[in-house]
Amino acid sequence: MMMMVRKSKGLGERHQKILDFIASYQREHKHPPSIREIGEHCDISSTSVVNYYLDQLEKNGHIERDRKISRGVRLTAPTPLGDMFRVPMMGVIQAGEPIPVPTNADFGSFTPEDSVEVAMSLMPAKEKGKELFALKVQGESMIDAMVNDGDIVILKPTQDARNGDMVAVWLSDRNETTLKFFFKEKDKYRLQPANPTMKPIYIDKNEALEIKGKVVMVIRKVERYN
Amino acid sequence: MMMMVRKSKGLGERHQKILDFIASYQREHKHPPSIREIGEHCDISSTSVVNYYLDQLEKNGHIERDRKISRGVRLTAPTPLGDMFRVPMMGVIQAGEPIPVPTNADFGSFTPEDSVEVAMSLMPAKEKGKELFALKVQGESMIDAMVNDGDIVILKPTQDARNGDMVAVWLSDRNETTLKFFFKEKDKYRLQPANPTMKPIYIDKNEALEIKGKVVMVIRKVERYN
DNA sequence: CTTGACACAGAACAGGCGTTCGAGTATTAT
DNA sequence: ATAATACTCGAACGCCTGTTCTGTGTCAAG
Repeated sequence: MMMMVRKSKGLGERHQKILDFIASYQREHKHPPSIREIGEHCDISSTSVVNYYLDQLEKNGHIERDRKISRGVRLTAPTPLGDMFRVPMMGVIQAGEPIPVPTNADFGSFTPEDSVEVAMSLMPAKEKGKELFALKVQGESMIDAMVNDGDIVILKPTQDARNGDMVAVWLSDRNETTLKFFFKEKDKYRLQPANPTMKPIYIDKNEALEIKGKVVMVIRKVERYN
Repeated sequence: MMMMVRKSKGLGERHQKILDFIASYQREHKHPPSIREIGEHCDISSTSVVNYYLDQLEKNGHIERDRKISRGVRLTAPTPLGDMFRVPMMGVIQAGEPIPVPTNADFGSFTPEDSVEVAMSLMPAKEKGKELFALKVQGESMIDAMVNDGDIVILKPTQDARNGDMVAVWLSDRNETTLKFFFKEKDKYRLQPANPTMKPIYIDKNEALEIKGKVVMVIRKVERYN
């Protein structure tokens, strides 16, 4: 009475191929493929065979089907994609320049080109729905914050920070922009680099220290190194 | 010679109604409506009239159409969110442990809980649609790659790297996992830290060096510092 | 009033598409 | 071997769907 194990218990190679194709087709065309299109791209010569596999995939819960209507297949698993968040890209942040912070008018009207999309599921819960903005790091002056040239930092505009917040500050006395962890001590501020091997810098309380925003996320797209 | 202003210059009421219907239909059915379905729900009795408005909406850039194929309408502007990408979270990467790489079976069947969503618009174009996986960085051993404890790195599995790629390698001789920029030189490999202030390490070509994957993105969620 | 652009309806056509049926082949259990 | 099951193919049927053509009524400019 042993079970047959011709194909691995789960999805066969062809099931997987069909699933992948539906996903990639949907991404590219914004609408599902037809049965014949699935067949062509998965080396299946008969529509009935595609239908045969689609039935199985539906039974296993991998897809849903609107029978009788064209292109009525949809993936079930990739549906639970969470919402996304669009934050305006305000410009660049670099050592010698002040930090560009958005005005209230900047929110609400910004082009998709000048913005960054972030998945909700990656957002710290507290920051959802807030007014965030993004800056592109220019130069290698933020390396003591584990941030490199070309990285994207996402900030929440704020003037005051709590101990432990990673903040973007403008030190007008030093004419310097920097990203650091913020700590308020007896009579001075301690700006702690994110890299534990580097030493903190101390700012006297009567020195000018403008907190421009709190960092909530850092994104680095690693491309070619040239 | 004044122009007629029968309808407000922009979208008429009917255009808007069609646009809204396409959006709601797409949300509910996960695929676009047919011309006749649009007609029914917008009180248009003729398919040609729907086609008439669709042509206008396309000319104005509000929708795109895949002519000749069923349900080939899609919204352009009202798609405020681009697509997202779901990559499986395979585990943690830390200095003393080998890098967990996924098998082919791991793709396709992973729960939403053990995965990371990334916006397509943040992906380097080359990597779209590829098999990517994510690892959570544990410990502070990757700081020479500008990666910190708790960061999420997204990798593309590969055995060979080109010069300049940022790779995850397992140095079995040193019993060490690390992230570095990869360069092949005359008789050795140069592993260059991302932080320009740090010096590269050199690996002789007969030493064991297993490239496990190429880093395509780093994500850091900055929460509280405690 | 005539003209013409515009909005709309209805019908017909051709191809797209899901479905079904009959038949054939391969693999496995008995 | 034999039967059962899994898998594949090709063709045909018929609805679905986008396209196109003809015709009608409205409204404003000339």
